[in-house]
Amino acid sequence: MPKYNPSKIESKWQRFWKAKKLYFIKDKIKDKQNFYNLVMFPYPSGDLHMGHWYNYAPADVYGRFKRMQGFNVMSPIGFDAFGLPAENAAIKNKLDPKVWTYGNIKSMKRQLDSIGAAFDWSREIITAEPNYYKWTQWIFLKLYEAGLAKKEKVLANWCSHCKTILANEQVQDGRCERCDTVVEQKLLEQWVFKITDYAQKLLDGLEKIDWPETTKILQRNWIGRSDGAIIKFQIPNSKDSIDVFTTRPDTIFGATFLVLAPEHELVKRVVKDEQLGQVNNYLEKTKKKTELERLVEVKEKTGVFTGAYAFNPATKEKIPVWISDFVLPHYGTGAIMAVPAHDQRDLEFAEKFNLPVKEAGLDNEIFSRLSKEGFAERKINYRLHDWIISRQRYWGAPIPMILCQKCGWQPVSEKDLPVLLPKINDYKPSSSGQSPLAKSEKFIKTKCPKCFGEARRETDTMDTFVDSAWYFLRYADPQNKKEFVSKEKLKSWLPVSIYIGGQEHAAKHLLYARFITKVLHDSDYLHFDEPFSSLRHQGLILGPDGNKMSKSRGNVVNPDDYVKKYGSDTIRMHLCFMGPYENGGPWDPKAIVGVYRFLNRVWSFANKKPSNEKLEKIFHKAIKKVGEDIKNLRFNTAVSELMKLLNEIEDKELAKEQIETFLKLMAPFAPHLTEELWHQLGNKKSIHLEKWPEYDPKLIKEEIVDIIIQINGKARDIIKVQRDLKESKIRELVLASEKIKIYISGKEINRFIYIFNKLVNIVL
RNA sequence: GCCCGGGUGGUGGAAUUGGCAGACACGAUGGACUCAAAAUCCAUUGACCGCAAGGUCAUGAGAGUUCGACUCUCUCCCCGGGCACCA
Repeated sequence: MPKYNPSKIESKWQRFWKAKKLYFIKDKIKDKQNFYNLVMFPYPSGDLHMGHWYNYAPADVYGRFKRMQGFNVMSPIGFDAFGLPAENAAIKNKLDPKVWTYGNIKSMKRQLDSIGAAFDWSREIITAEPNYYKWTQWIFLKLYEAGLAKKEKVLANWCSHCKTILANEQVQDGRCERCDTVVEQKLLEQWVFKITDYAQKLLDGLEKIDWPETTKILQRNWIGRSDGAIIKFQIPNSKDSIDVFTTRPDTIFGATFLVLAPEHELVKRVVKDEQLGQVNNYLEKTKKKTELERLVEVKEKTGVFTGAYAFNPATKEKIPVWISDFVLPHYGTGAIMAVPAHDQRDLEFAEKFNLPVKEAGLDNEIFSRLSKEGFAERKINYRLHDWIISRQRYWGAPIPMILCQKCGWQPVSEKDLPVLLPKINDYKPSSSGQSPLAKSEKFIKTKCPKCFGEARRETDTMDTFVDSAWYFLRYADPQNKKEFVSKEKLKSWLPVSIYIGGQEHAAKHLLYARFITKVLHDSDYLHFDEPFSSLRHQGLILGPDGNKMSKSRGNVVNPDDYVKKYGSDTIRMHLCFMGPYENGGPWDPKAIVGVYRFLNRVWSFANKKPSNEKLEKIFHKAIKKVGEDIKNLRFNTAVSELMKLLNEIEDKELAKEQIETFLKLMAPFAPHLTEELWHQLGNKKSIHLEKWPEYDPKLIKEEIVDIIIQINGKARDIIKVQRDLKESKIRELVLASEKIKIYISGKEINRFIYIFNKLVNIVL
C-alpha cells in the first residue's frame, strides 16, 4: 500500500474534474431543483489568506452535500476588481491599476483552485470588465429614471488622505475605514442613491428572510427608524416658524427652549442684531470644529443665544432660541425642542447656560390637540443617510452622466454603454476633489444626448459597493450582451438559496444589495425583492496571536504553506472541525495535525481488503448525524461524528459497500482523498456524482436502552433494559439493583420519577 | 450610555434543547517500536480525598424555579461586536 500523498492525488483529481467539466453547471436539469450556493467574492488583493478559505471551504462542503442530495448546485466565483488599493499600488509602482489587478487575479485563481472547491469558473465575473460594468452603469440609469439617483449638494465625509468622498457606511468612529484618517465634512455636489426612500421597505423585508437575527438587528439599528412628531414653534411678529422633530410630544410642557443646528437655514433670519456678533463668532468656530472635533469630541456643550424667541404651542409661553452644534443638521429638522427635565443632553445644555429646567406633567392627549390646531403632525425619521456613490478616484466604473450647458444633466443613452474607463497617465487623486479623469479632455468632451451640442462627462466614478450590489444576479447569465440577466435565467437561479460570508458586511454590502434588488424589483426587472433568501456568517479567523490578521502585525496565515505540508483536504476538514462555523477564532498551527492523522487513518482503512461484514446500526446513526449537521452548517460536529465512526470501524474489515458509504460521507469534506479511494475501489465515475447515503430510522432505534438511576438528583447507577418498558416494570428492575438497594435501605421513597427510556429519579 | 453575542478542563470545543458535564480533537505524561530521532501504536489525562471500591467539588459570581439546571428567571462581574449628542 502506497502512503497517503495529498499533493499528488489533489492535483491529479483537480485536473480530472476540470477535464470532465464536473462543476460547469447547466441552467436546467430535468427533475432536479436548482440550488444557488453563493459565497462573497474576493477583492483581488493578491493573496488568499486563511480567512478566505474559512469562507469558501465549508461553503463548498455545504454545496457538495446539497449536490449529493440531488440538487443542481451552482457555486460561482469572481472578483470584486475595482477599488482603491489597485490605484494606490499602481501609483506607487507606476503601473496601470488594471495590470496590478489582473496580475493579482491570476495568482489568486491558482490559490482558489487549490481549495478544491466546486466553483463554476464558466460563470466567472470580474467587475472591472467593460462587459460587466456596462450593466453597473445601466443600473445607475435605472435608478436615475426612477428618480433615485440624483446629484445633490450634501454634507459628505471627505477623506483627505484617500482624497475622495465616502459613504456614511464607510466611516468608522469618524475615521476612514481604509486609512484611518479622520474624515472632514464637506458640502459638495455628489451623486447619491436615495436609499432613504427605501428605509421602510428595507425594514419590512427583514421580516421574511432567513438571516441571523443579530444581522437583522444590526440592519434595523443602522436604518434607525424612530416614530415621532413635527411640532411648529411660531416666532412672534414673523411668518417664520421653527419645526422640531421629537419622539416625545407628550413632554412639550417641559420644553423651555429651542436649539437650532448651526447649519439650520433659519439661523440667519431669526438672529437679532445685538446677538449677531456673538452668533457669527460661534458659527465660525463650529465650522472649523465640525471638521474634527464635532464628531470626535462630544463631552462639552457649546452654544449661543440668537436673541430670538418662539411660542411653545402647548403653553403659549415665549421660549428662547439657541444655536448649538449638538443638534445635527441632517437628522430630523435640524432643530429640537429642549426638555431638560427629560433629556440628559438638554439638561447639560441648560445647566451650562443657566436656562430654566421645568418638570413637565406628561400629557398623552397633547399631540391630538396640537395637530387639530395645526401645530403638530406625525413623522417618522430614519437614521439612515442617502448613499453617496460618487468617488473622486480613477479605478471604478464611470458614472454615465453628461452635463450640457443648455440641457443640464443628461443620462448617457443605453445604446452608448458602456462608458469606457479610459487609459490615462496620471492616476493621482487631487486635493481639489476632482477625479483623475477630470484631466483627460478626450474623455470629458462629448455631445449632449438631447441637443447634440458640446457637453462634458461626469468624471467621478462609482463606489465599488455599487459593483458588488448586483454581482450575484450576473452569475446567472454572465455572458449576456443584451440584458443584465435574462428573465429566464433569473427565474432559474434567483433569489440566492444560501449566501455565506462575513458579518462585517452587514450594514454595507448586504444593505446595498437589498436596496438595489428592491429598486430593480419595483421597476419590474426582478420577480423577487429580497436577494438572499438565507444568509449565514462564518466567524473571523484570527492570527495565532489572537489578533486580527494583518501584514503589519506579521500574523497572516498563508494557506499555501499548509497545502504543501498537509494538502487541501486536511485544511478544509480542519477548518470545519475547529469549532462552530460562526465563531472563528485564532489559528492554532499545531491543532491541524489531528485531521491529518485522521485522513491518514482513513487512507489505511479504505485500503484494507473488504469482507462481508456489515455494521448497520452505527452506520445509519452516522449517516443521520452527519447529514443533519451539514444541513445546519454544524461542520465541527459532523467531522467529529466521522472520527467517531472511524474509531469504531477502523479495526474491522467491512463490506465494500460500507467502505463506499463511509467515503461518500467524507466526500464533501475531503473531495480529493475520497475521489482517489473511490476509484481505487474500482469505480469509474466521480464520487461527487453519487447520491448521499440514506438511513433507515428503524435501524437507528436501540433495542436496549440505558436507564440512568438517580437518587435525589445524583446519578448512582445505570441499567440496561429493553426499550419502551412500562413504569411498573422499570420500578421493579430499579429497586432490584444492588447499588440502589444500599442507598434506599431503611429510607422511605417520596417520589419515583420515570422519564421514558431515559432516566429514573428516586426522591428520598 | 444604548443594542446584540459570549463566558464549560492546560487548549479548540461537545452535551439529543431541562436528564450520566467534558464527546471528538490538540497538548501533556508514561510505555512499545528504533542504535537514535521523527512518524506510528498503546495507556493515563477536570480538581481534590482514597491503596482500592468509591466519594466530594466543579460549566464567570450570587440568588431563584425544578425531583433534576451548562441549559429557564433575576442581579452582578468580565470579554467580543455594533451604534453613539439621532432629539
